[in-house]
Amino acid sequence: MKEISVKNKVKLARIEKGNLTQGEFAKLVGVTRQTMSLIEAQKYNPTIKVCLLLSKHLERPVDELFWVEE
Amino acid sequence: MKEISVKNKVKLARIEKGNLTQGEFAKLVGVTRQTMSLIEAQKYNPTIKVCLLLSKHLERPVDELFWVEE
DNA sequence: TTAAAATGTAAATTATATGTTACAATTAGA
DNA sequence: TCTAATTGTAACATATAATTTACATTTTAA
Repeated sequence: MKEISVKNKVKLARIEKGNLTQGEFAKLVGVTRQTMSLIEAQKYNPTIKVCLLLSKHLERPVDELFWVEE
Repeated sequence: MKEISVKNKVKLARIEKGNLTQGEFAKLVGVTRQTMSLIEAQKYNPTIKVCLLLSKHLERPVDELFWVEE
């Protein structure tokens, strides 16, 4: 796999979107709090399935939440 | 993980975009031909990293290439 | 100030994305 | 029609996403 860095603004978007806690939001999306924590800390390269669920609940397109670091 | 089905139009987009072969396109993106084949056959749930690379080379947003099946 | 809630993270495990090698089936071009 | 290129896919190996359990640290609210 190509060595690129993917960034995201999931944490910011979660706060902006009704100030849900990580745990509440994780439950809503259908992943564990730990998975959400690692995604927000940008230590995971999540699957498109999770990203589409995040996108849906945050009401923001995937391309706005995730991008390739230059 | 939530039991949802993710669909994509990667194969169509690849053909439209200059009619590259699967192998040529896979090399461009930086994955193997087999991985590309499985993604196009919708048998994989690829990572956001691969999706962003696909999006870049196909010049179409991730949200246009991938969606959740209703 | 202090206790409860929220968050970060680590270790062990499970599930699965991706790679490698290989071959069969399909498609396209001569 | 024949052959080469393209594609589908299977088996096995590896890397890592995601879960589970658990605990320490930080933040929030009384």
